[in-house]
Amino acid sequence: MSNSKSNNENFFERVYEIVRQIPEGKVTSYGAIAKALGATRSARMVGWAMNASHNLSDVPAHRVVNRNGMLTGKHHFEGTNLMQQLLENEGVKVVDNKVVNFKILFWEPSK
DNA sequence: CGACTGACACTAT
DNA sequence: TATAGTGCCAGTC
Repeated sequence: MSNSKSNNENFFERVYEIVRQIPEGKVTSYGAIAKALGATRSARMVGWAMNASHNLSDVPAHRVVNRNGMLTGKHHFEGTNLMQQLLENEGVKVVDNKVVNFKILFWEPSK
């Protein structure tokens, strides 16, 4: 629109960059990513960015879960449990839509 | 320009 | 321990 020039997804790009750095078989949380971006209170925006990330194939959004380790965004994926399948495919166990050993598999973007 | 929405997180009850 | 309410930032209507 008129004001704000969107800065070319500057915020989103940051999120994608971090998500892309998530090692296989590891997971992280929205808040952690937001924090790494310096926007600790913008955890919701991270999820919003993921929405746009659907257009990119380099952004493993399935490795991003909420602070609880719960696959809150699985509903946004294609199938019903595609997100879970992807995680399990990488060695991440998911039970009841929640990542098992989330704390152990947790990957901090700051690193 | 104003209001609502949203893949979260935290605090209070 | 579980549920509810509030705050936050950005995008869309």
